[in-house]
Amino acid sequence: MTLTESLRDGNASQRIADSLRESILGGELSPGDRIVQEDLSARYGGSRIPVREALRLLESEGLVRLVANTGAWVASLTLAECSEVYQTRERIEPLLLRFSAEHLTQEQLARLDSLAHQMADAHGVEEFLDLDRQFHLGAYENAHTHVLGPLVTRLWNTTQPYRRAYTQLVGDRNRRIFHDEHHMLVTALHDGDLALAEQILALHIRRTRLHLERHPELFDQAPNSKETPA
Amino acid sequence: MTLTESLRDGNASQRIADSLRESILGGELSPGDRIVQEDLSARYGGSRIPVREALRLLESEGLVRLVANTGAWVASLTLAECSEVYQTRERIEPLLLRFSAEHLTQEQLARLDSLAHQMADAHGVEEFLDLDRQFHLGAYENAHTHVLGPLVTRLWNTTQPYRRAYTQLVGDRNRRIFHDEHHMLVTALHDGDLALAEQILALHIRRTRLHLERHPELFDQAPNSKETPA
DNA sequence: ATACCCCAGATTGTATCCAATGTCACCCCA
DNA sequence: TGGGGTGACATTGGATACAATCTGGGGTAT
Repeated sequence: MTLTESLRDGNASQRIADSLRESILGGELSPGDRIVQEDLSARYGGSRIPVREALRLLESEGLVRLVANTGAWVASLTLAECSEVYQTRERIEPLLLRFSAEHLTQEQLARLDSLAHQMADAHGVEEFLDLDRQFHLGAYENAHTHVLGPLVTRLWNTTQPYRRAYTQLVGDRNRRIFHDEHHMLVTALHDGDLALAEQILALHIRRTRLHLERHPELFDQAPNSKETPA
Repeated sequence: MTLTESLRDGNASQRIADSLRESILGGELSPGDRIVQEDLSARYGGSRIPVREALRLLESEGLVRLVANTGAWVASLTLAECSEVYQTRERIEPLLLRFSAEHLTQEQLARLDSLAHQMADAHGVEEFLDLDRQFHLGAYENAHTHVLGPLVTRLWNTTQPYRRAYTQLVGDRNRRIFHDEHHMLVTALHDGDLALAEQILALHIRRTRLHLERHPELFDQAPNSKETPA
């Protein structure tokens, strides 16, 4: 079964989209970078058709910006937009946590605790970012949602480049409160105090947002033409 | 300028997606209906390429369900999924209202009030649904958001077929409380009492959800294979 | 009678080719 | 010397043709 994994779903566009998404989330591509269809089709050994569908998919996820007859770029966010995403997360991630918490096993709680500890010793920006993501999304693992879970993942993805830039900028400063909040969250979950866990999570996201907002220089300054259709 | 309107954005896929979206929201297509690429390409006089991109777009909006090498269907929701959407709305629409409220003009408030009144005399299901949608989305008109606004529109769209089915089912019953809540919201906005407005909106969405949940027969019963990637 | 298998038709996925559009550099002119 | 226009090039959008895959019905064996 592992042989067919390379062509999972049976379509190439999914594979290309997955690979491109990883490149963006991993920082190999940065906001504003131009994406040329033919480069991708050459890289993946196919035609431009699946590439185009992959780009459409990533655009709908907010990772790519398409302009008709012109081209594609890795999506960038203004500070206002990033703040918007964080305020949205502040409202919905506690709900997702609620869905998940009632099904979390002791093993999963132990893993969250382990991740929270590992982050204290994390060397380098990438390891820190990865552990943070694993911690939060891991807490939602048992939510079994079809809408909210993917939505939260999407919000994490679109802001990932800016979390990276921020983490690189501030280094180890302010990291203590970050760890403390994670441990408080684990404790609240362990105690079964869901109301407290929700509050801690909301405050954690809120504080992170306020810290991000202190560094407007990290963000896109001039939003060219980003209409909101609705 | 109106001549070029038919090919707006310069790409056909957008036009096809818009048309198909209208068909789904308008009830011409129902959840579970099969969508065949060639039918659409014949209907719009093009090839299947833009049709495929349109279907991908609508899939990402949650209006269409694609299965590789098999086909496309108008998306359906289980009761649990619909409930999830409403609980999400309950958390984020008050936030969107907050963004919008600070910029709402007197004219816009008057229009909301007018819409709330018109709904009392609405004849037929379609007019009622349309006015309700105009009322709520109209309240968010001045939010000037790039993430939250489109997200809320998307959540409205995916649940539209079930609002229609519910409205057809219950007729005029329970409609009084509906109107009362709308008028209370307008009053709170008029008074500048944003905290109250947010609460009324959340309770309005919550009560609607609870009413919907009384009719599980309206929803998809057996969710075939809807994996949540994250 | 029923369960399974297999093949034909229908439908989707992809490649290649051509058209349409935007970009950019160069040139002309004031 | 600077600004505007124009043309060639690069890139994207779309159509046609072909390959791959799934579905469903009919036949066969148990």
